[in-house]
Amino acid sequence: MNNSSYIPDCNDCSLLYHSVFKHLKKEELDRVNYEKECYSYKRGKIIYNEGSRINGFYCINKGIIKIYKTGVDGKGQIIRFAKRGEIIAYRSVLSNEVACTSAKVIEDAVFCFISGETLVSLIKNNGDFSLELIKLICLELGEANSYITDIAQKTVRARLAEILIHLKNEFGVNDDGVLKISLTRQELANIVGTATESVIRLLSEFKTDSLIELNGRQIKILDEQRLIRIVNLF
Amino acid sequence: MNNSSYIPDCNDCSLLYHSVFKHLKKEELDRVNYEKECYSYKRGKIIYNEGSRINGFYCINKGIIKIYKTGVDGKGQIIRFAKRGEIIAYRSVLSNEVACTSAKVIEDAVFCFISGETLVSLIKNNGDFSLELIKLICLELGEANSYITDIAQKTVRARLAEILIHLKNEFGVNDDGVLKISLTRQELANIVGTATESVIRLLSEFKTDSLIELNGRQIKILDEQRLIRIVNLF
DNA sequence: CGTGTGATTGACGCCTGTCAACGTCTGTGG
DNA sequence: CCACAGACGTTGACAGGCGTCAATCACACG
Repeated sequence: MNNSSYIPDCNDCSLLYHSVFKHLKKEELDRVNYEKECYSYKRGKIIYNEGSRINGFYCINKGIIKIYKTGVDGKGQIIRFAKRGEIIAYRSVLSNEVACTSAKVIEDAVFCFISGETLVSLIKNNGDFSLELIKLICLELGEANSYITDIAQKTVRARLAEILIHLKNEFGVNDDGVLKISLTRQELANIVGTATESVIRLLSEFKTDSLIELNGRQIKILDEQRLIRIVNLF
Repeated sequence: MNNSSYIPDCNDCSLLYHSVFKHLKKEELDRVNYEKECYSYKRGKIIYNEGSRINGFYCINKGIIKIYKTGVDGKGQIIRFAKRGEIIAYRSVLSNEVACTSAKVIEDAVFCFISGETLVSLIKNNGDFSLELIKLICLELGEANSYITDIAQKTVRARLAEILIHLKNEFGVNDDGVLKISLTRQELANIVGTATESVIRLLSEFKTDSLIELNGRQIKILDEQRLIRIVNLF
């Protein structure tokens, strides 16, 4: 099945973008490339929902996906983002549980679906791939642990400053210095774990203090050093 | 090297307690069993420190270990506990980074050290083991993600109630209904992500409301249903 | 018996969430 | 072309949860 205007070639993903597939043997990659189903989704479209059973995982070829949980009172909590070369939903398949997160496109995306059996088969038969995948998951786990400490101990102000820097590092900036990723105030709040109003107020403060420049959803970091100082403040 | 009064046999760990090693072949397990170094630590002793380089991982044979990060102002954040049959420190070895957490014994423990090379070798050569290990890490990742949502959205009160129930489920209760795991107020605070005084005040409240019974560090859950209601309150 | 660690309680204040009102922008349909 | 709805952004008022500081108590241990 194919839902995409063009079909990405796995060789691009794996070789050019250092994805987890870089250790696959030629025939394994061919199998993945042959078997995969491709999709092209616009911003706002949901890839999978919390609680649903997924029998495979997705590899992002283009765009940005937000992975989030729905918590108390329906409020969302963004766990992480996924972009080109990264994989999502592997956790549910491997631990054989229903999805514990939802995934929504926030920047028009192209991505491929690969079955869980294929993933398990690759893990069982290719030790280098296994090791690479484990490293990847361990990395994600380490980040999650750091975030727990942050969110439990730092003020909303510090966390927001941290997120801005993090977004710059992960997604980069345009020629004019504006963060490439575009998020609503509510989405920012759902990363930081606070109320939309708080994000707005703090962004305004940052602007007043000449730390950032605001133009709607466009955010430009003016003084990264002072922002970092805020992150480490307590 | 051996620091322990007795040397645990890996066959006990793996077969009796469903550890991640259950899929090892006889000769692999023998290798681990032969190579491992055993230690016996009392409460309070540190197994490894955040920032140190570890070239192996530990398998817990007895006791309870707390895994924690040191955050803002030296305040600790407990990430998880490890008990019999569980493994710790594998993340650092596999992602080839320095440890991002510290590990301290909170109930007299016996545990074994196994080198990172052995772990990598097992992963590369035994697909079933790899898969099992991945499932384990995915489980931990899922829990971390849930905790991020909790800590970001729930009140301290709800989180404390949740932790009490969690501790009961993970470590069980004695014949008299008292939680088996014994924690200081500060340790409880470091799980929940709050101040020691807040934990004390809330525990007192719970006691006043006949939800729990307190006797120093001994905590007995009297009304689990109402505690659960507090968890889901908002 | 002095010392130290942990537990408790009270006072105080600020950060932050909630509620409400209003402005802005975009797309849609008449 | 305009009216309208709906999503998003902004600002102000307000209360209360929770962190911080400080003093005191309890208990174990050398």
